[in-house]
Amino acid sequence: MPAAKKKSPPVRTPADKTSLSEQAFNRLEEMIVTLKLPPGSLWSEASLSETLGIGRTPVREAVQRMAEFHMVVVMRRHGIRIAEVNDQEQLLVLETRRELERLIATRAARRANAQDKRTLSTMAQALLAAGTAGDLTEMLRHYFSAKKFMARCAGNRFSEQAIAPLHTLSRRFYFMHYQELGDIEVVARLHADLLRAVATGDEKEAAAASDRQIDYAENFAKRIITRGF
Amino acid sequence: MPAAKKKSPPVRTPADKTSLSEQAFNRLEEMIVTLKLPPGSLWSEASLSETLGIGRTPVREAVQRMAEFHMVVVMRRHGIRIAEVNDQEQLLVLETRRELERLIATRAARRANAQDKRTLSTMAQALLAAGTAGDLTEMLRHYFSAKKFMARCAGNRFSEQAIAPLHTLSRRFYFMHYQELGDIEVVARLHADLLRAVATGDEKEAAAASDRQIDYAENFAKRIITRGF
DNA sequence: CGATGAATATATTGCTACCATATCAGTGTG
DNA sequence: CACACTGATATGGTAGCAATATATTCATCG
Repeated sequence: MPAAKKKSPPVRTPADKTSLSEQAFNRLEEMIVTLKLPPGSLWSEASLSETLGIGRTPVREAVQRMAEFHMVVVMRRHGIRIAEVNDQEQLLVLETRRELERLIATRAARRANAQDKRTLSTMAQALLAAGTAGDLTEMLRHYFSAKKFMARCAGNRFSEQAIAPLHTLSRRFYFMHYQELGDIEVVARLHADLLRAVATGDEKEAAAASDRQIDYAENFAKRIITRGF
Repeated sequence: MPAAKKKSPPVRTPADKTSLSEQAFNRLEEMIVTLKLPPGSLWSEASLSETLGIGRTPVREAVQRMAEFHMVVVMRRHGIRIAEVNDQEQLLVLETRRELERLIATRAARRANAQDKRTLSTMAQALLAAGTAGDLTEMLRHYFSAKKFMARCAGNRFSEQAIAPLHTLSRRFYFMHYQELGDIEVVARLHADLLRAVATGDEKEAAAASDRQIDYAENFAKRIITRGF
């Protein structure tokens, strides 16, 4: 625990906005997505608490939110299992994402303001750059931060909230498998097309681009599933 | 604090499967939907804890889950505000529901087994009965329990999880406004049509029935919004 | 005298430490 | 080999402290 410097009056947390629970959630989410916490591994609240250097209660709250999103499974009085990556289930994730992504794409195309659209264009370029550079990690970062921003542009916090956990699950799936089969450049181009359609306000094209992207993802997941046969 | 009756040995919870957090969540959800906790009212963890007769920690966890679903707003170190019923936002809820409901309807029509289909038919009849009887509360209960069951039949826990909080919000909206404008019998019939389409496994008709239902709900919400003018 | 602003008081959540109970692995025995 | 027992360990839940946001009081000034 860092000793509080007394240079200022007792109030020393001027810009503390995120609670420890939130920090714990974000850090655990990142560790799960990047496989630092391997799928299927077993942990305890205490061990995660020690790993993060955060008290057990905030960690517990974060874990419960993650259980809600199917990222972990809390086994009563036994431990916390990091959710397995079930390839079949990824198809169900995509089935749900398809509808929500299309909704968000059309509404973002309809409701984004000029500033939003400029940001979307910039994001499309950054994504393409990462794609041609072949940088997987960077591409995925841009991919999902663009998805998050687009969901915000759509002006519907309910769909935004509904899709967030699905993005987390997909992000881990991609992180796990793109090294095997993925074509980084194609993914980047498909997503950039979507971003540009949204930026030009073309709802129909945005919907079509969204569907094409999910088509690719579904095909990819199916290839993964039949990989071993 | 209610003193624990010592009539039985220390172990008195043989078949307790639901945690206190879950109980707190369910009871608070019901109180919010039925307006026992008025929209906009301010509460504290302690006061809710006392109201429910459940400790502060389980109540706190339940409240945090509800905040996630936009049912309450936690104001840091100030209190817990029951979410206002914002009529405009109800349109956004329906915008999201439209896509998820259609997905669930088609997939339920595709994946429901024989036993499921019999249950769905039974539910359709019960719903119609409550509709012709004009019993609002009973009709809403059947309405949402059927929705929940249908989401389960769809065999996609991600869409099931995504739509659950939207149903809660809609349920409160209906509970609040149907006394003013709603036509209970029409709603019951529209939903019964959907249930029967699912029960017969007709995906196209299920999708159409789902959309018709959301059309009605949207029209209803718009009437509410322009009510005062 | 009214208005304004600072000091104080109160109430609320964030978090820690601790206890109780349930689950599971391992072990010994019939 | 099956099964009961036991110990270790995990989460579920309680009690209480600390930090802080808001409301209140009161002094001060125009």
